[in-house]
Formats: sequence, C-alpha cells, structure tokens
Amino acid sequence: MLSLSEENYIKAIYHLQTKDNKRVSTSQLSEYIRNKASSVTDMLKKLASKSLIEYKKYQGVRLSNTGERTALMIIRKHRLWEVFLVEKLDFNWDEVHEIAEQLEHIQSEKLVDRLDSFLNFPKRDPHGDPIPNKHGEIEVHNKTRLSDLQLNESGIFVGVVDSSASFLVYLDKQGIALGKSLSVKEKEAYDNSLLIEYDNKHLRITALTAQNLYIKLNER
Amino acid sequence: MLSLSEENYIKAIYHLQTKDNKRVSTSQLSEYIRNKASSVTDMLKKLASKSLIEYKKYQGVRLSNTGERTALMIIRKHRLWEVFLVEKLDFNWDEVHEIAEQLEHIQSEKLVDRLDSFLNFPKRDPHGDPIPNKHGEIEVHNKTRLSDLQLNESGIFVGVVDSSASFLVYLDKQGIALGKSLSVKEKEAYDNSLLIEYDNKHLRITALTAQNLYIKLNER
DNA sequence: GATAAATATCAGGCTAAAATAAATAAAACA
DNA sequence: TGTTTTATTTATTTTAGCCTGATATTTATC
Repeated sequence: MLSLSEENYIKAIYHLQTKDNKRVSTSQLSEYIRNKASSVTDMLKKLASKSLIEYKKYQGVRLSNTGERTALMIIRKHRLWEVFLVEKLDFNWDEVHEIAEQLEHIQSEKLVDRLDSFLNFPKRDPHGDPIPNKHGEIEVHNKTRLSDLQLNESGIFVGVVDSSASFLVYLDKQGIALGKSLSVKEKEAYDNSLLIEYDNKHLRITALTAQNLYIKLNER
Repeated sequence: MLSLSEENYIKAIYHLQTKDNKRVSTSQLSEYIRNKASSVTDMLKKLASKSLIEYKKYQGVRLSNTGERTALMIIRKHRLWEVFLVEKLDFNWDEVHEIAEQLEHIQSEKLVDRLDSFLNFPKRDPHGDPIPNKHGEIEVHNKTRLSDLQLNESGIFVGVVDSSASFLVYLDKQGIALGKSLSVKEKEAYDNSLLIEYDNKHLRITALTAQNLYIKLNER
C-alpha cells in the first residue's frame, strides 16, 4: 500500500510525462509538487525500489507499467468523485478539485467501482477530462483548442486546459459551459484575441483564454 | 487542523468516556487504539496543549467542549458515509466500517452537510447508531438490550452493541435485521441463553448475542 | 574541448508519530 | 503502614518525509 505522499508523486509524474511525452526531471517534479529537489530525489529512489518508476540518476524518471496503472487508478478515483460532487451533491465545477484531492486517496476498489456504476459510468469529469475505466483504459482526447480554429470555424466546448477555480469562475460568469457551441467571428492579429459567438451573444476573449479551451470541431 | 492521528485519539476518547461516563485512562486508550501507553501519553500532552482534552497526570483525560464537538463531527461524518455506502452504493452493513474510517477524515464541512441533505438527513446509521446533526446534537439512545427483556416481552431491534463484521454477518445469516420485532419465548436460567421468535420462526441465541442487540420495547 | 551555469545527488538534520527501556507515581494488599 | 504490583511518565530511538548546504554531474557557452 502506498502512502499519501507516494501517491501524489506517482500522479505528478503521470501528469508531467503525459504532457510532453518524455522523461520527467527532478526539477520539474520539484516545481510541480513544491518540494525541494533533494526531497524529490529521496522519494524517487523509494519509488524506484518499489518498481513504480524507472529511475536513472541525473536522467529523470518514467513510470513503469505498474506505476502508470497506479496513476490511472488514482486519476479514476479523483475524476469519479468530482462527478459525484457535481452531479449528486450540487457542487460547482470550480469547487470540487480540492475535495477530490482528498477523496482520491481512499482505498477500496469496490468503492470506486460501485461509485462508477452509481454515476452510470461517466466518460468525463466536470472539466471535460476523460475518466479511466476499471481496467485503466483512458480515452485520449482531441487536443484542438479554441485558439487553433480558423476564422468562422466553430466547435463544441468539451474541456479546459487550466482548471483553476478562477478560470472556471470566469467561464461561469460569461456563461461558457461544457457542451456549448462556440464560433470564431474575428481574430485580432495584433494580440491574438478573439471575438467569439455563442448563445447568440458575442464576447471578446484573450489568446490565453482561447488556449485554455478544448474544442471538438463540428463536422463540415 | 488536526492530523489523522489526533482525530483518531479524539474519537477513541469520546467512545471510551461515553461508554462508562468517566475519565479515560492512558492504558484504556492504549488498549483501544493499539499503541503503547507511552505513545498515548505523548499524544495526550499534545491534545491538552491544543485544549481538546483536559489532562491530569496519572488521572486520565476527559474531552473539553471543543474536543467533544470535534469528536461528534467526526462521528457524524463516519455515520453519514456509512449510510451513503449502504443506501446508495449497496454495500452490506458489515462492509462499511473500514471504508468509513477513511472517509471520516475528509475535510470539508460543506461536503458533509451536502451529503447529509442528499441522504435526507438520516437519524441513524446502518447499525442503528444515532447520527449527530450539524450542530453536534446527538440523540441519546435507549439502552435496553434484548437480554434485559422478561419472558414473553417483545420489542423492535434498533441497533447493535458490537458492530464487528463477524457479528453482523451472523445476524444476516439468521435474518435478524434492524426494525424486526423480536420476542422472548424462553429464558434458560442455566446459561442465560434465549429462545426468540421473529418472522414466525424460532431461534436459540446465547446470552452474549442477546446483550449485543439493542431493543426498543413495544408499548404495553 | 574547457569552463561556467544549471541540475541533481549526497550527507546530515529536523519533526511527528510511533516504539523501547528506565524511572516514578498510584493502587493493592499483607 | 510498608511493600509489591501495576500504571503512567520520561528519556531515548526509529522511520517517513521533508529541509539545508556541500558535492557531483550534465548542459550550455565560449
């Protein structure tokens, strides 16, 4: 059984290695997890001794198969709990992350599977992120962002890149919710800001905002 | 914010002091929590310094008002999660304790209150134990046990004293469920065993079993 | 290819929560 | 009441997970 801290490292390594698909360095982890690099090295040795990661001194780490499976199971729990909080307990999508950070460490496979079934085997969490199934299989999701669209193209808003509460609150305020159709009406060459249309209204958004929205392109 | 370990001590002190209504000794706690007495002493000093308990050297401890409130909030969480597991996720009453032991440490008042409301403000957990409300008020429950009944008296089975999985499994096997009406048909003076009747069948039970069942007497 | 800068590791130390072992206080009893 | 037994506390050690500061390795730069 893994400690809380070990689980957090595994999850962090998963996120970092999935983002840019290469070995994760000590300093990346140190930054992400907000511990000193020396502490990270200590933990990496421990995880390597448990065969959860493949660790080469000075060369960074990569999750082993077991490590990856472990990470996926933690992510599965996190995201299922988020769905529970939003769908059953009426939390907003910007409130659930912290609570799910705690719930993801509860140990009971049966609990997770029952929860999954209680929620009707949801495919995605409230932020549009895919939920691994009980075999650790996870849908790879379309990486198109709103900022990638051409003028006059449109698509469905399916997920966020940045799921910080402040960003989610901003989206709520503007009425931008998962599943809405957004179309690009203007592109400002100067600062890459966009004028978008949805629900019959227009909104000007910054390049950063556009980069933080995942879009599923409408078939043409 | 309290550590996991601190919370477990607080809860243990609550249970012990409520059981026989007097100060809890180091050795009682040591036995209950399965730590060495010396470790218990260390923790008691710490809890006293946080004003959660009133600690007198060699005289045992008692929870302060804050301590008691803290205990009640942990118990509230534990019991609400048990209800959730049984009612919503179809767990059996003998499977939920361990999982609830973990869930009771999740920190979020909002979560607990939402859960309470989602479950329709249940009064008791699956073992018949009362659930404190959000103000820390808890119903004191009737302490009549099946072993206290006279010959030919009957009552409703409302709770268990011993909620170990093995006892609960035994009750399930015999079809003895919360809410059933049980009546005493014979009392064996020799070993205090009883012949009871419920659901139109008869069962012989030991004195120990009878002591472990809380009964609400039928009005006469 | 040598050297500076950036990264990573090692050695040693701190704290929380446990353990052991030794010392002391309280309770039991002769 | 004095002595023995039991309970409790104090002192010291261990382990996990973090830290700081010193050293080693890699990468970048001239």
